[in-house]
Amino acid sequence: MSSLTPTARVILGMLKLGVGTGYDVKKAIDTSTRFFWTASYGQIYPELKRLREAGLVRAKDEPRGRVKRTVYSLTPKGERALHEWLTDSENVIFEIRDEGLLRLFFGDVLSREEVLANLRMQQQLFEMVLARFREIEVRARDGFAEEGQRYPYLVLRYGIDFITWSRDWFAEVERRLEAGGPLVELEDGETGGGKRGLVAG
Amino acid sequence: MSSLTPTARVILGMLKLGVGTGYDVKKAIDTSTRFFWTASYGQIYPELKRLREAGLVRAKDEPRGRVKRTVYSLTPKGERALHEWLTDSENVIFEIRDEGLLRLFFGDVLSREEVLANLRMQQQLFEMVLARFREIEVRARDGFAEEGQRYPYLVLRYGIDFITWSRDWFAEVERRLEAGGPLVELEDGETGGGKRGLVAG
DNA sequence: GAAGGCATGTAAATCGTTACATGATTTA
DNA sequence: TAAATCATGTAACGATTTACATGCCTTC
Repeated sequence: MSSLTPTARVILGMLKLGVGTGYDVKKAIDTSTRFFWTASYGQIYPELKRLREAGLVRAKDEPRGRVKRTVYSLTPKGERALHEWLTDSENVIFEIRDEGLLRLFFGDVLSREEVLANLRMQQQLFEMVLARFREIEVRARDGFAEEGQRYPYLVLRYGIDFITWSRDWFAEVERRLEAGGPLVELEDGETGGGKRGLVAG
Repeated sequence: MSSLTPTARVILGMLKLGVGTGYDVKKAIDTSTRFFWTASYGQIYPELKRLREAGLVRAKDEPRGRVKRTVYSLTPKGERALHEWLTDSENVIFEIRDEGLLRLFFGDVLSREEVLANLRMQQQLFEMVLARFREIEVRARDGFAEEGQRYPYLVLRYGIDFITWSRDWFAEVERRLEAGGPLVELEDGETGGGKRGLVAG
């Protein structure tokens, strides 16, 4: 079982990938894991301090000119902790958080037009995120051939594929709602008629 | 701009869908929004209290036998707040949290075999979640025909479709990694060769 | 009569964001 | 010379989990 805090996980990983300062950890997160894992300075710097006190990272002063600058790297203990977390098969959980889905969930509370507006807004949001990802993707492709940086690119591709899929799913629902037909088709014979809903009945 | 706390959003929505007690709000969350939006008793009860003090919900004592029981419902002010949040087009953001992706992101730190093990584990996890969803789906289908409960079912279908898609995506990566070929195919001519990776270069 | 579900809550700890403060260096 | 970027940090607040405490009611 990994005892690393969520923030420690990204930090150790980023340090292992060659990122040095707290500032750079934040930048790396913002340009790569941001869409599925974030962290703020308010977490990063205190966590670096804790990791150091716990002996998982070491700090070295490497000022740039007169700007003080602390470069961190993994200790053997830190390497072990990172590896342990990454190969831990016990504590794999599935949990995401998505406010757009929560809005859709409560669609029955809204008018048809309001739901349609939300569906369109959601798709626009996806398009914006896609545009950003594609920009990053072009720049990231260079680093792809370089050994030791294949997976960040792979995950970026996951992001692009996932958002494309999700956008299309929302588009399909929009189409159905516009057409006035059923929102989803039921595969088996059962067309309902019972009394209990998903939530309250 | 909606000033509701994240927990207030689910609570108001659930109350609107006919859920009455704090206990039932929790149960409704656990059996429906759980995979993209959770809340614990430690949030729900204090939040219900705050919402009441703010005049968004009203409470009524409806004991069941000798078991004290408080049933909540929306006030007009609460209705307005819920509607405002659901139709707010300003504050739509895209942010999810997924530890599986973070593990994949750091795949370069692991051996091929270790990554393969993670990919397989992830797919097994997806299968387990899918199995649970399909169970719920069968029960939920009944409520589908019932007017006023269409969207919870729709979102459940999103969950099933998304996890199916995701499982297949992971399976494809596993296949490629086993085959020893490239993890992703590059669409344009660019095959890389530059110096900068996504993270540190 | 034990187990499990119904029902409500609190305390402590942890996790995370936002806003602020500071100051050097680099680039337009 | 103004703006952006590099760099480090803290304080206040807000969000969330976990563990505990209590007691009735229903089912096996």
